[in-house]
Amino acid sequence: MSVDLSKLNPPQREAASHTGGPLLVLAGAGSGKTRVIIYRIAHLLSIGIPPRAICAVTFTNKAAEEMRERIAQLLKDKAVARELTIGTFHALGLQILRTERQALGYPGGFAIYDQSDQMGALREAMRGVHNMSRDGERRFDAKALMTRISLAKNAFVAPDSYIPKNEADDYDAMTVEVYPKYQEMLRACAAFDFDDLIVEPVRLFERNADVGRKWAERFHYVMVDEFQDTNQAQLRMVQALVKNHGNLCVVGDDDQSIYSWRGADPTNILRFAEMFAGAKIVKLEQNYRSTKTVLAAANAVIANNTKRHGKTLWTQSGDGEIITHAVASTAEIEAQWVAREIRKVQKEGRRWSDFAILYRSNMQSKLLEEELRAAEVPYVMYGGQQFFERKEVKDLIAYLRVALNPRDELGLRRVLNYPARGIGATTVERLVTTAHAKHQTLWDALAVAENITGPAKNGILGFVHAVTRLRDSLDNGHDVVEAARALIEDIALYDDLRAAAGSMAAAQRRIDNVEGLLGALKRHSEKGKGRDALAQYLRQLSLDTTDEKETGGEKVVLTTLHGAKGLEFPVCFMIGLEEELLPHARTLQPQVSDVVDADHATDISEERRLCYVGITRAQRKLYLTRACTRVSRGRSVPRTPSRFLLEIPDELLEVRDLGEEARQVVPTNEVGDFFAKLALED
DNA sequence: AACTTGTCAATTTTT
DNA sequence: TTGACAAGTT
Repeated sequence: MSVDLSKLNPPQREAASHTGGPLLVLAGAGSGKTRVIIYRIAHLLSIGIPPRAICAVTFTNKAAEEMRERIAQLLKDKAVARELTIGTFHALGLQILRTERQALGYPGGFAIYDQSDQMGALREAMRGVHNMSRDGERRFDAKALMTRISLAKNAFVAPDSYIPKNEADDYDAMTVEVYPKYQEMLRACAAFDFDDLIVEPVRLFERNADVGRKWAERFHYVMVDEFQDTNQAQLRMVQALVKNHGNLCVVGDDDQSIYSWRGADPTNILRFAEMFAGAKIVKLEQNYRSTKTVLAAANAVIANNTKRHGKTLWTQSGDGEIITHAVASTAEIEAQWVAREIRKVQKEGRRWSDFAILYRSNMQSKLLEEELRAAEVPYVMYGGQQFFERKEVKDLIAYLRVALNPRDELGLRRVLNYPARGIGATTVERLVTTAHAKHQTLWDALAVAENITGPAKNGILGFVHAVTRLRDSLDNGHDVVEAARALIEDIALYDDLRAAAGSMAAAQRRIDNVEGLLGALKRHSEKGKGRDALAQYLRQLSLDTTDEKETGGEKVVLTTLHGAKGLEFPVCFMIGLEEELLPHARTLQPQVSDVVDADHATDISEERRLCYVGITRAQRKLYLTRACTRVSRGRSVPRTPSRFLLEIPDELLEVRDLGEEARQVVPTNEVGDFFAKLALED
């Protein structure tokens, strides 16, 4: 088998064919980095490396799927593509933990806690720690604490070695107390959170030399995509996997590092050559996406950052259209003009899906949505959490989880009184206290609830009965879907969904969600039988966010700058290019609960990179818009142009003053209100 | 267990 | 000005 590397440009080819030792590929936006990884894998296979010995790691499931698909396409061989290890860091970590569950001390398996499970565990851990909610003392924001714990884990800091950086920082002091409690809580529930999926394999490798050796021999070539987004723990994991041979190829762009606030450490890419001696560095600077004008703007902005490898994107394509810098008097007018401009350009022959509107923070989408609706422009919003829409699915999963693993106290508490069966908070507290005092699990306490008197008794008996029946059914090798249906009957789940929903349609949607889960379970149970297979599937499920972004639709895309990374559009609007929005106020004036230190500097260079990411999304035409005035917290506030806007050379820009033209068509307040009310009524 | 009232804050998010 | 969240009422 051979690969035709002549389809690559010289640096791409160099990267794809380098096989001896560490390699850093600095891939500028739109420079064809996925192509390089794919050809590199094909090349490795062609020189006789077995597919099982090749591993490619990504950050998202989407990227992993896309990669596997494109390799299958290039090789015209699905079987080989299937043998490659391609997956997210978390999926790889899970695979390791699962394989080694014996050595880990969880022979019976373990659960994976997602964000909401995590918050539940944390709130539980926070309870009982003094100085909160008592004595008029300040209360702690659980989310801010979770961030600190997560950052500590990502930085590979164990619960007992967390050292407060700053004595005056209450959140640091609180983290010292809560982090160990939180970790104990997970341990008691036989659960790992997402961060553990990275950290725990590494700890295991260090603790157990045999296991460490085994995994160091597993892969002969390892590739990491989006390397600028890796954290300390992920780096350690990769180091452990390649320590025998150093055949590590990392691909990334230091100029697109926009996730340091959640633990990503840009040092990993900046100091790669120091950490991996003899590393070869290849820069991909030829851009296949944008016009000269767009790239000139991007290059000009990013050039103001220090601490970077330094790249200058270039292209063989033409100058293209000038960048429009539109200045509106108010944010309403800005949004309205964007909506109308899109309508206008669409009429000239663009598809709706050719447009994207990019903004710094989600709240900026509100005005846009109103104006787009008014102008009858179809749109989709990327991102946005839909946790609660999936609540019913998570509830059913929790039942299954508890049936498989009664130690999972958090899952147990989630469904103990769902659907409501008269087991109130007081009862739960009493049960938990008694159980823990006797060194029992909560489930043990429930199982002997004959001793319990009072109104909760019947509820507990009913719950224990339902779960026991589910477990027996699973243990006896019954069909998973059958068992789940019996449970749904037992607990009258659909009746509860119908009662709780506001409308028939809403109820049906939720029931359909549950049926969707049953469908997925059915499809899965054909592949693997038994409780072990089910447990494995449930763990996998928590890693699948399955955010079905409707990509197919003919719609304008609305997304944050973060959400836009990796995407491209013929026409891009970046809105709100104002100080305190981009760069965001919070980076200019950090809050008490913010983590501000040398490692996670909330400096404006990351905001500048965000701006760079936004600009480089545009293929043909870029619009940069801002308002002179914006209503914030009920008050109209004057705005100043973003410093990044001023970094773009004037000759690349055409300024449009929207003050006059927009003012003429804006309805007066009364008329506006009238139409707003009309819109609300349907 | 469903409502009401008060308080506080106001980025970015994948797994 | 909104919205989320927690504590207090019915």
